[in-house]
Amino acid sequence: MPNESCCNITNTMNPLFFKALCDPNRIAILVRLAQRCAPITVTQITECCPVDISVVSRHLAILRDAGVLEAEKRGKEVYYSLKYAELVETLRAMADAIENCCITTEINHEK
Amino acid sequence: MPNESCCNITNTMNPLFFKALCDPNRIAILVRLAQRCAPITVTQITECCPVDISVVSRHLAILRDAGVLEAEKRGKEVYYSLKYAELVETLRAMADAIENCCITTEINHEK
DNA sequence: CTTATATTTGCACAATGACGCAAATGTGCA
DNA sequence: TGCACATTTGCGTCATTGTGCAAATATAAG
Repeated sequence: MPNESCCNITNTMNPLFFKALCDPNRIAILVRLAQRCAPITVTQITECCPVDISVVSRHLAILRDAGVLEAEKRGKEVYYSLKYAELVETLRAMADAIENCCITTEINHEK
Repeated sequence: MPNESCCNITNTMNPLFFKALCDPNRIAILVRLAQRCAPITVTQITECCPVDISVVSRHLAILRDAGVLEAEKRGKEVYYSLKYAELVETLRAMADAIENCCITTEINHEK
């Protein structure tokens, strides 16, 4: 009865990933980094949204811990960049997992 | 300086979508529905996780409002099903938006 | 009409999260 | 060494969220 092809969904659809992206300001940060697609500093990122820089710093840490961003320290400043290839791959893997699971499930139901 | 190709990210990466999927029990519900890929009742869905059925009902409402699930009332029971084609499309659209934005941004930086 | 079953909703409570401010830390420069 | 700047962290506050229980609603069956 349980469909083996669906195991991938459980592995791929990590709630922690979605949790990292469920805040409007974190999405704004992500958009700002995508518009540059080059490492920029915390101060530069702060232009994305009208919150204290300390708040942005915390959001950046959350996104970094979730594997969405990368941080590199250069002297006084920390340069953050979007790990866009990994992010794209993660989203596509989720789409594939759902698709495979549902298609094979439907086939199983037919027979 | 701002990259027009990145507008799609803002439109596509909706924080409310991620919010709907950021809870472990809601992912468990989604997995359970994917394993069936056919409408099943609230009582059947409740097997996904050790919480009260009222909690499951609330999670289902959240997922439905986010466009992830569909509800259909048949007599006493409500059958929920995964809108898997739409979900897959949403995830792929996000991946495409990020990819397009970052690729064109990199090209802009090179010239 | 009454009863049993399925689902949703009201309510209270504990846990979590986002936020601003101030202080701490780290680093470069005079 | 002292100062200025960039970033992070501690802390208190307020709002949101997940949860269980009980009650309300909806519908089928006797």
